[in-house]
Amino acid sequence: MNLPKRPRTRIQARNREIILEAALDVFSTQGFRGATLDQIAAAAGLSKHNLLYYYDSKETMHAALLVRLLDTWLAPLRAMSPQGEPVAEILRYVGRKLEMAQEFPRESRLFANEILQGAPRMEGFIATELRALVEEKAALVARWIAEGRLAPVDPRHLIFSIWATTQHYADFDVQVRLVLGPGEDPFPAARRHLEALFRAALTPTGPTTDAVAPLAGGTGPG
Amino acid sequence: MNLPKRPRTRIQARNREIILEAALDVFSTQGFRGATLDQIAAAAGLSKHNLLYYYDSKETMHAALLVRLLDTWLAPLRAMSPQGEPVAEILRYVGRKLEMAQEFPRESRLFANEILQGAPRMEGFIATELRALVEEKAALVARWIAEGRLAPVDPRHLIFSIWATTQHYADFDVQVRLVLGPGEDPFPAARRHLEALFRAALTPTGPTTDAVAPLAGGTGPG
DNA sequence: GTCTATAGAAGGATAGAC
DNA sequence: GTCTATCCTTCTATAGAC
Repeated sequence: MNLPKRPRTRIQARNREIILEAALDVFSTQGFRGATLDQIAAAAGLSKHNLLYYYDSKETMHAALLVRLLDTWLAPLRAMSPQGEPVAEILRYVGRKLEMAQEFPRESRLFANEILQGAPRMEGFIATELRALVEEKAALVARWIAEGRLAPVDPRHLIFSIWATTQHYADFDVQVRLVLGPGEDPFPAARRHLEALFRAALTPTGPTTDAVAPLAGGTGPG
Repeated sequence: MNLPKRPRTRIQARNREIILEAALDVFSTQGFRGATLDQIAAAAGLSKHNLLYYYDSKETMHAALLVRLLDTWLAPLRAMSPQGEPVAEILRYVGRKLEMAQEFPRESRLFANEILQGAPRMEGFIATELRALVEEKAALVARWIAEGRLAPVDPRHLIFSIWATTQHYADFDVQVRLVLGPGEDPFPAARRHLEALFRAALTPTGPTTDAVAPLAGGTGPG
């Protein structure tokens, strides 16, 4: 039994690449159900039949995109380190997320489409891997707060707000640009704005270390 | 020529209501292309043919939902008033938006789906009405900043951040709940968190009225 | 590995009886 | 106003020649 699905030749690897690239274009704007193989074939410059030679089905194609997405999607949050200075560490995370929104808007929209549709293909991932990662980093933030190195914020909702504000520039890109007007690049101002927003919320106000009430049971990494 | 599309009897008005309700369910999670008349008919408890008796087409149904949505969607921003105390006025806006995310999550997702798909049916609205409203309120915020009653923030990106953080609890509801864990209502903590976040970013630090650099050309409501 | 052809199902919309 | 039946298009996926 030969397995034509593993790239064996250069042309195969290249075609699989081209197909995924085209599929990302279409799935990210149309959603899974809204996308058609015809659209993807046209975008890839291949015949519809050829698509199905490389990927068994529409579902397979979509799954391949999601796997590749999740590989890199969480890197910025994973990189948040206990070693750094708390405010700077979180602001660096905000900056990286905004960069990802700028450089990989289609990946962000692919993800957003999935969640909007009830996350049918990602529930498992979110409830296990993503949740564990959030718990770990929320505990780190809670520790920083307890140490008085960060203003008291709800760690998990802080993470939600970072996701929401940064991904907004990818997922709602059309709206942002229409509201700002033509010819204005949203990202430089967005970067300055988000840095100021989160810096203001995170910077401890003064030596009130003991007066700060911990918002979550942060006794260590979960 | 009789116009059966205008509700003349109680039963017609009621059926049109039932259909829109079902259509909102389906369109908001599947997007326009992903939704099918069969799904909507099943959700409404009517036959597919009956749907098409009340609405000419799938497109008509969707348009009716969008019109109704836009009617109420902008009310909270419109309500932001020059009369109130600036920080309180903006925090009230945040609170109202979060309430809308909680009470009308399907409407929020319907909107998000449209934008994600490139806003093909709303470009006009966004580029004219929404843009004008944002300009007007951004000018108000800029004036408040110039008067030293608000910390210096980018007015338009502030509005984007409010949209992003509040709508996140509707559009990404599935993810939020999976990450928080079962049985935890996200909204009370979200309310406290967002109020603290924006209060910290908006509260002027001290009597630095003249040192504050205006971020946008805010010489009056545009 | 690529192409034409087509099966088989699903989807949007219409016809016409009652 | 509602129902059954149906048309036509689109869509996924497969068959089989080359």
